[in-house]
Amino acid sequence: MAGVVLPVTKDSTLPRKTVTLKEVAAAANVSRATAARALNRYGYVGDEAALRVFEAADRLGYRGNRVAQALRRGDLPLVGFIPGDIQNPFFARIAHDLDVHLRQHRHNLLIASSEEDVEQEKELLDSLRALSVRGMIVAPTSAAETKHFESMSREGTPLIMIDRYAEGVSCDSILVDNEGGAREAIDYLISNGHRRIAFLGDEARIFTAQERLSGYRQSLTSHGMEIDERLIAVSKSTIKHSVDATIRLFSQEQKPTAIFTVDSLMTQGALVGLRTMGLSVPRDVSLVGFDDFDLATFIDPQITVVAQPISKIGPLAAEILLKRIEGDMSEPQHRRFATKLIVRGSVAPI
Amino acid sequence: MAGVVLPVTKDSTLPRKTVTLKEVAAAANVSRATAARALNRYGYVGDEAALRVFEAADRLGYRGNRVAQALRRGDLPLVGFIPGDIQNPFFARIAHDLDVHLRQHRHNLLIASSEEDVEQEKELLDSLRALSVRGMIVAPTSAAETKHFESMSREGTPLIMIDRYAEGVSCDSILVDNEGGAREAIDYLISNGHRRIAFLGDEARIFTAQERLSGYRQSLTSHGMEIDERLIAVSKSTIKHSVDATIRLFSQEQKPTAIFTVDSLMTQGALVGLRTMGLSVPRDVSLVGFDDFDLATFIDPQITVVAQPISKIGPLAAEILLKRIEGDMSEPQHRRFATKLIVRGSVAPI
DNA sequence: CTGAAAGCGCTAACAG
DNA sequence: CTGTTAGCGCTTTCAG
Repeated sequence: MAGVVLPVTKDSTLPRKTVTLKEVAAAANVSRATAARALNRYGYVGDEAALRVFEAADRLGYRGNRVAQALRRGDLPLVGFIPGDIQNPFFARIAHDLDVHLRQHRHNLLIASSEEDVEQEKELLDSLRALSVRGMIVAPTSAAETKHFESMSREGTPLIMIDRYAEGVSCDSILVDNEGGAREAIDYLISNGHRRIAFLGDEARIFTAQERLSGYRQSLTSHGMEIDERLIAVSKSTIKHSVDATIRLFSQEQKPTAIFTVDSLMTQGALVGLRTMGLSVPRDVSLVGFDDFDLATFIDPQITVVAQPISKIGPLAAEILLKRIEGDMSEPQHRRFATKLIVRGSVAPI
Repeated sequence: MAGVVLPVTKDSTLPRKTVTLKEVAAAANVSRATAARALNRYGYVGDEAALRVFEAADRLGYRGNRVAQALRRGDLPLVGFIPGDIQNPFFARIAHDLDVHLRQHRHNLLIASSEEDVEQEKELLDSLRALSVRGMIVAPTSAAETKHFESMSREGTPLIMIDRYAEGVSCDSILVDNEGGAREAIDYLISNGHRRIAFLGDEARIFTAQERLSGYRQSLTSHGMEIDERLIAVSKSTIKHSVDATIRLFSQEQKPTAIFTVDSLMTQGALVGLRTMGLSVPRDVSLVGFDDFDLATFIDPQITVVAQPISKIGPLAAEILLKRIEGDMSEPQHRRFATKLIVRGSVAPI
């Protein structure tokens, strides 16, 4: 083995194929098995042999073929993330956090938005499964249609639900106290003398919408107030749609004196809608939004919101998922984070 | 073949392993080759045999193993996307558009943000390559460090750069007319009588920052004005950092009368900074931002911006990439979209 | 400590 | 029209 002349690294100016383990093994004068053992640090490998392998791998620029490894192991170092809408800052933030944490553990994130469409969600789930992802983090778009999740978790792919929960699926979940947060918001509005409080939320199919609406009802009821269905508006969660819904809400005979919105996009939409109608916040209408957002403190007036501990959700989800991937079979965890009412300037006493 | 009784779909209540081609073939009483031919629609397959295969695949819930297919073909139906920051609405929007278009062609999107860090960008590139992605869409974080891209495109993985371009790499690019857009903005400010115009941009390493700054200089110079380096501020592209930079800019002896910001996050940061200092837009300070954003029309005053045709970038990138993946070897395309100055209310004559 | 060999699931020549 | 066969690149028994 003496006298192995190290070839000068080939001037890589031509399309060089990717380097395989076989080539590394050959260059190091060992078998593929030994090379693999050295590279993956398991089993017994002689010091010298190992050294030669490392040197060769390094010199050749060996990178390892994840696909081949995956075929053997059964899965790819991938995690799927299916948010409702990647353009919603809430999900964008979580995607970012997931990405950072997973990358630290050598996993890549496959992001595909369901666009709040159950059929698309199913297809996405299938296509990610076909890719042999190790696990999945999902914000299910429907609280009711859950078959696709059940079959997945039954086949053993770890699944964790964030922000929303789909009834009956046995998996971890990370949620916030939607009812409590909404209740607190409405309580606050009521304590400021408001009686006609509008609710602007997305479709009832969506878990968070349900819970936040339920908190709204609870608060009203517990104050002995009637629920007026005309004050409850449903719209898609985009600024545009919420503007329209807001305008409809405030075009009624008996105008609300306050409005509670269910997420930051809708809060912004309500703001635009209100201003379009010449209604000033908080002089004419008071507003509380669920979910804090960058601009909330910048707009005039600053917006009072129910804040979620958003920075905790992604990291926790990643952590739990990684444990599951490593084989943790303990009972599903269900976490609920508390929310916090942040009083700023968008509510005035009536 | 008459009388094939369709067994009732098995009650899938137990952890069933994923179905392989072999099982389908067995169930259909053909060889794996025939089953594959039927399922993938190539070569000759008898009608009857094909039917049996389809039926079996369907019944068993065959999904095909992308990983195994990939090992054979050499790549996975994946495309990597490396934006500078997925939380920037500009990139989030593009990610969304890419996702939609790629999905139509049965490709999945792997998103990993470089966080404007060259080292991280390199690692990301490596890890995506190891995953055998078919192609990559990148907003390179540095206009100068390009080795990693060169070696990649040399090895034949299609690469397309969006928003930014890294000198010397032979690949397609989709950019906007940054210089022209910036020039138009500054021209407009000058035509409103402004002479002390501040520039708030991100690091010079970033391509768009360079070009937009260059447009700024050009405009000033072409109007015979001196360039005052104290009016040029650099900051990271987050609302927070831009607030600070703006405050610094306007804490100088000779305050600027106008400010031009390089992206929507910085525009929002500038707005916050200005208001923090008690400076009103446009009464005390005029403002033009590069990149339009949802809230621009909602804030009071509405913000004058240089808009980019953002909805075209993602789809075009996806389209070009897909062609490359299919083997298009024609000369690299370099597209530059025009920008458009949208005059709203954030600029006042001096 | 190391090598030979099997095989993950799939596709594509190549014979029949 | 269909089956046989040979790998893709890697890991992991199982013998040495």
